[in-house]
Amino acid sequence: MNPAQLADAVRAALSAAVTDGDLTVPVPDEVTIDRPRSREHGDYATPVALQLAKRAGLPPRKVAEVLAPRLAGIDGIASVDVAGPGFLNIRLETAAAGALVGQILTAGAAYGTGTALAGRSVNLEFVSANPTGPLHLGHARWAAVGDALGRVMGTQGAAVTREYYFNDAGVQIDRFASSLLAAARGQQVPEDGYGGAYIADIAARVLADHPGAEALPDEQALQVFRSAGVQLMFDEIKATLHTFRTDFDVYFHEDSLHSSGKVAAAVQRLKDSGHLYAKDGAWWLRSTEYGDDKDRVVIKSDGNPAYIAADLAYFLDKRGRGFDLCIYMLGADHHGYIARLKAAAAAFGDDPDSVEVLIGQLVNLVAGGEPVRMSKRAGTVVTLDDLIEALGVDAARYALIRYSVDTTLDLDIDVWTRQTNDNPVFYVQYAHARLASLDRHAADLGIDIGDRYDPALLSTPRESELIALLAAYPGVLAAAAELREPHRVARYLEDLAAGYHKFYDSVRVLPMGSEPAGPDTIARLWLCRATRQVLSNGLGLLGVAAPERM
RNA sequence: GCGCCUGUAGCUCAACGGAUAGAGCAUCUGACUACGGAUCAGAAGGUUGGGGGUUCGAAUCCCUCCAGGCGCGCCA
Repeated sequence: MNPAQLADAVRAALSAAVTDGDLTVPVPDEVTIDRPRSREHGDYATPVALQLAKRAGLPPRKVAEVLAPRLAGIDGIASVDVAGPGFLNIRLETAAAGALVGQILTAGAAYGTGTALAGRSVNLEFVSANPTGPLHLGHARWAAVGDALGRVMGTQGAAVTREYYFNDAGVQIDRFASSLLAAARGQQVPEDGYGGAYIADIAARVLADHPGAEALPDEQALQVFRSAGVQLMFDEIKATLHTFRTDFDVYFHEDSLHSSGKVAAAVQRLKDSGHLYAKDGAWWLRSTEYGDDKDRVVIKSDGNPAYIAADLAYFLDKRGRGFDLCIYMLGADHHGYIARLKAAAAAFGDDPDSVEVLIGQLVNLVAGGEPVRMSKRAGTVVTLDDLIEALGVDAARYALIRYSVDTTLDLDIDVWTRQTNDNPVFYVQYAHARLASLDRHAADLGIDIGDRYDPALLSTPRESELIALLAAYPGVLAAAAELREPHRVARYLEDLAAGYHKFYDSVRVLPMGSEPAGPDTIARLWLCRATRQVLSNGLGLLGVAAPERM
């Protein structure tokens, strides 16, 4: 009996009460099942009587009193009490709660998955940094969160495509090329160019592949440095992301939208439908008609497409590839895009809800109480490579995922490199390593957990608490996917690790000395295996290792 | 001026509109001659930035004010 099954039971009790004429109220599709803060209130509680009282035309306690005996008669439920203003407090039979352990081991890696997003085809675009420099901390946050979110949404049945959009067209690439050329010629980087040691690195590597390129006439030289430099930057970005365990299904090049004529086609379509108008020599999108705070230039007065023109074509391209939900993960400095992208969808006659924009606040790296500002390679920004070097991949990913993206994040190097309890990633990984160690010991003792255990033996408070935590996992995944909040998974894993450590502290699992392994030992080993499975599943979603040893 | 995000214990942060707002760190007090003490138990710590409102019930929703961050280009 888990929360989802309990919710079904409550709905069934409601339906029965309605059928019998004891209640006159529509049965809700979803019923809230809470884990009460105080265990005195039972294993689970539901405020359903409070929520339905008004529509039923009865005091909440009366509604609860109608439901209580019906629930109490359900198999697996030990008792039901009406409490406070009308809460129903539910206690499960030990064996019914303990049965979950076996279900988890049967489901294995699939435990926790659901169908909330079944049939959805999702395009998840994240990082999408310009190929003009190394990835920085903001990109790092999205690399970790986006990667985890993709997997979390996948647990609910969504087909997720991870996509990286390379802005390899436009003037920033020209600036990048001229910065490289200047570096290669030993000249000062242009005022609007890119600084940082990496420019000289890449310029040198271009020269190594193309000797004498700096001596070519400007136009030809720029051509060489542009194409070779961008390629080297692509490769470097991909390599960094791969090291960070974030790989993409599709690397999409903005350039291809222009060269294929898709930008021109998208613009023409908007002209034809009357969503563009000419003013001051430029073409403007009437985005204010769809909630944007100002109209946007799509074709500049010099005849070149503005940045948004490619966005328009890109959106159409995504939809044309069959995605019914396009998620854009952007930095806080791009929040103005939300209205623009949704307006674009609406202007195409599409559903604005097919566009979803997630905004992540800034990330700072902190050492010794002071923000780190400098990077060896990039000058003024701290790079993802710097972060990996400082924290390691596991801690860096976990630290970036652990917090809501709505909060500005200060990552303290001192905390995240510590190997103690106050470093959450170590705390969670330690729980897994401890479980792995336990399995090794059990094997050394020749204990075989067999194919059955007695769930009624998992009866101590710490055991039932741990089982309830395991039972909460599917709900956590569903909420994390629905709300696009992978940090919920990390927080849950910390709770689960704590629940396990408490259990472990209060109960002896393996037999002492030469004692034989009794049914208690077997049941507890099953519980440990289930806990290990869920820790492993959850860490896997975050892209963080579940170590056997530390 | 307008928009988005944030404001919760000394610090870093949780909390799908539910009961007495929770963790970790820091502080104080405890627990190792056996499964990993990288752990656990206990104490103390709060007008959830202020003020209104909606609700049986608000940290959560609405209004307003205050403070901080980020934006508001025919840049990308």
